[in-house]
Amino acid sequence: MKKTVEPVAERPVRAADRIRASARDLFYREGIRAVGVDEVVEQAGVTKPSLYRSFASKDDLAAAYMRDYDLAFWEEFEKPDGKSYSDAREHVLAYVRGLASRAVRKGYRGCGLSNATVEYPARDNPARQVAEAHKKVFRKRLRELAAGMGARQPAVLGDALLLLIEGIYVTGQQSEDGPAQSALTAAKLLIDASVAKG
Amino acid sequence: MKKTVEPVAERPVRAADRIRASARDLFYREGIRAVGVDEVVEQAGVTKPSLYRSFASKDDLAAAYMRDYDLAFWEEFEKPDGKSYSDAREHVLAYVRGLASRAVRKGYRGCGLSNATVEYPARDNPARQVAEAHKKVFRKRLRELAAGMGARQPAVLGDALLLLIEGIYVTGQQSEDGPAQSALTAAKLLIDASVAKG
DNA sequence: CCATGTATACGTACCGGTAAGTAACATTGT
DNA sequence: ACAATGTTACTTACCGGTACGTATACATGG
Repeated sequence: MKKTVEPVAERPVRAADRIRASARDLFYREGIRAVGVDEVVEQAGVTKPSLYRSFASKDDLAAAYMRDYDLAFWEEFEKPDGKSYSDAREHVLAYVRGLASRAVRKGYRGCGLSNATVEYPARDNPARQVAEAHKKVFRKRLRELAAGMGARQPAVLGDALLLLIEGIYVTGQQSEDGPAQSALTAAKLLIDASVAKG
Repeated sequence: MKKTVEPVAERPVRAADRIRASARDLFYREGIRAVGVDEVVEQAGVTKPSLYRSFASKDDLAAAYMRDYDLAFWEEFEKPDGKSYSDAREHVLAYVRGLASRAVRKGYRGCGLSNATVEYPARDNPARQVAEAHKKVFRKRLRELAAGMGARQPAVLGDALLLLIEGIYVTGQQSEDGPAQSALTAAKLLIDASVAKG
């Protein structure tokens, strides 16, 4: 006899997905090197072989974590506050505003991608490679937005904003009362000083 | 019978010092977590018991590394290019100029103290505590210099410069051709926009 | 309609390596 | 003699990774 109702909710919820979710959580909060695969599978409620069926190695899982992070990043970056912006200046400022407010909250851990490049200085590390590629794209995107603001030197303003943002990422995890507080003002200063006015 | 000449060169070179030097090298270049104590003692040319006679644990050695780094940092920061500056603006710009040029060289690894806070998110970690304390002082010093520049809001300019500098540290290790190139221009922009002009 | 094969997804139990840290004793220089 | 260091060998713990057995679903064929 079949169960009477049994709605659509018959999802297996693949072990690989549970592992990705748990990896993202743990790797982000504690760092990749600090977390063992045992901890990952335990929190995922699965077992180690399941991990190694979907991922060739811990490094490979870390790279997958980077790709997931990259995806989530762009969702957040392109729609700060959940909405799209047509004005480049407002777009960037909205992102910085949101980021700065998160960065002063306790337990903030910065950018998972930037953190990974600190954890893995070796260029050939799979996770690092994903992170490096991401940063390259991010830099390009910021230059694009800087151009959209009418900056005299879009490359310089884009870079300046990138430096500022990366500064928020890293200082945000150093203390709960850090310089991120001033980030929005700094961004405005930088932008206004970079767009032609004479 | 005493050796006849034996100039001043009679250095014992304490094992602890050799260990500190080797730790500083390895921890900085590869990260603290990535380096085992065996590697440290091997490069120092000493043995493991010697390490544990001078340091209670690897964490303790890492904290010593942080203190050494802090010391070296201030020597560099207070005398960029080896000379003192009386003008606050010139002082900061000289530091940023030197830093930016280092940050685009391959193999650059950023700030050892910032990196440590990424490697060790737990507040009670001994190395992290040294790093956190350092960053607090550094922030204060930058505000001081910002005030010396005549900034309308010294706290904001100081923070903005800190964000920029930390941005250089971290992006400098992400690629050899990063945004640090624009850091000096950005710093000038930021400073000039922050000092009263009307 | 049942038996058997096969693919999938998972768990149990374990291995080999390496890491931090220590104990006991020998050696060396002053 | 006495400090500081080296030598050797060990413990304990963990970590990445794997060999192997198991349950379920679905297909195929007699």
